[in-house]
Amino acid sequence: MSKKATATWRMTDALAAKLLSFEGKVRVRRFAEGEQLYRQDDVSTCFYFVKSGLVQVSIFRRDGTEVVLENMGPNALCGEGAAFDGLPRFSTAVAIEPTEALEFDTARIEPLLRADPELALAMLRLTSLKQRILALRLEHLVSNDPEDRILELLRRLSQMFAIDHERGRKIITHLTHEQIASMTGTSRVTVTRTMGRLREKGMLSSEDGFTILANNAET
Amino acid sequence: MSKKATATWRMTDALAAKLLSFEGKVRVRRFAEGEQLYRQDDVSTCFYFVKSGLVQVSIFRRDGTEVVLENMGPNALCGEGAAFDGLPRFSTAVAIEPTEALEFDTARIEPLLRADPELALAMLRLTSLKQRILALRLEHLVSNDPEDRILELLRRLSQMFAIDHERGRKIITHLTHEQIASMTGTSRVTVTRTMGRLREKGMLSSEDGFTILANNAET
DNA sequence: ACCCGGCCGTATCCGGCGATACAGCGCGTC
DNA sequence: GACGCGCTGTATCGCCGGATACGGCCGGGT
Repeated sequence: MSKKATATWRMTDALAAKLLSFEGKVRVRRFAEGEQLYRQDDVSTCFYFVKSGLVQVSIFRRDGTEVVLENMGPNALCGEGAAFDGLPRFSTAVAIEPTEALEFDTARIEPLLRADPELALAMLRLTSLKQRILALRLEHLVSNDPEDRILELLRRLSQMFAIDHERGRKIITHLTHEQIASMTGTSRVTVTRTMGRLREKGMLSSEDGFTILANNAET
Repeated sequence: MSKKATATWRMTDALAAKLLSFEGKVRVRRFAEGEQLYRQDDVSTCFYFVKSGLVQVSIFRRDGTEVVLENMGPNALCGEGAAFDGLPRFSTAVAIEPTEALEFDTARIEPLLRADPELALAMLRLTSLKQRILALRLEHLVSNDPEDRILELLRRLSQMFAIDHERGRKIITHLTHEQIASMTGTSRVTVTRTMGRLREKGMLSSEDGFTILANNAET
């Protein structure tokens, strides 16, 4: 699908280190490109810490459309939602690059939590972060203004992956308009239109394929 | 604002029992109607288990509009998101009825987790459930079809609060069209229009003020 | 009985998004 | 170099949701 890194999520290094410290105590699994880590509606108690590679997490709606939740790159966790509450998975995770991941099993996690209470805290911090991200996405999705929806995504990416630049923050991750569309619930055409408008307003520019979000576009 | 119970969220009894067992070990706080438990942008490490009363959790957008996340009734938890990740609160919680709540403090929770690993599991199950609910709301919010958005809300309420009825599931919680609008990101008028359409299609009916969701409206 | 405020229903109008179609463009492949 | 494919930029059109306005209904308060 792509050879560029296009992750849209990652955690702080401290949390990642905590989870990585379990290497050796849990299974390491490798997934080929196109292989699924888990599939919507399945029941499973496993969740995954991505060591390397890239995993796309999305929800397939009944009408066939796909909502991309995140692209999980190195140091991201996925699948813990359904692993803990025991209900069928609400999303599908597919490796879109060869991926190496630690596989945790909630059915066997209680001893780990008992032995290492910090793990519990780390997990709680992490799920809390996800909750925050989801809530913020919700906040902007209720708006039907595509400008709003798209800016929210760009700001998030800017916080996670951007580097400073004279014109703002340069976002070192490339998403096609179509991917942005499926993450923001708009059409591909509208993404193009809207980003054009933002460019005219001076809130956006680009350089060698990357998007630069002007600082005045924050908030 | 209302004297009817209008909760939109609750957890399983097992989880509630676990949290209730900490009564005595943590502070109990009472909030008057209209009083805030916490406010957007504040930094705090506390979260709350609602024992009785009703708490509205919402996000105020920069343009002044309010997005209602949930109405937390008895046996609901709120505020744990920002309490664990340490960032400013992303939502505001207001008691819309006199409310009694247990106040947990994440800064003092490590000993509790250490002493009782089941608490960690319970919290993780709970945040996972919230993650699921948020993700499902997201799934339907990306759709711009108000029918889709509103049905998702009704189905959720139906699972949480409804009782069986000859015409489907009777939802024992009353929301005004305006509240539904602010939870689904549509306008009040559209809620009226859409619910009228659903009624015509036979997916909805009502009885003494409560909404009945026909069983064929599931899925 | 009267008024008033909140909520529901409905009409009109306008703007903008989705669907669709097509044209240029960069890039990799053969 | 020629081709093809995927991505971006635009145009047109139809539709539908938001804004706004207004009327009816019900319930509570005085």
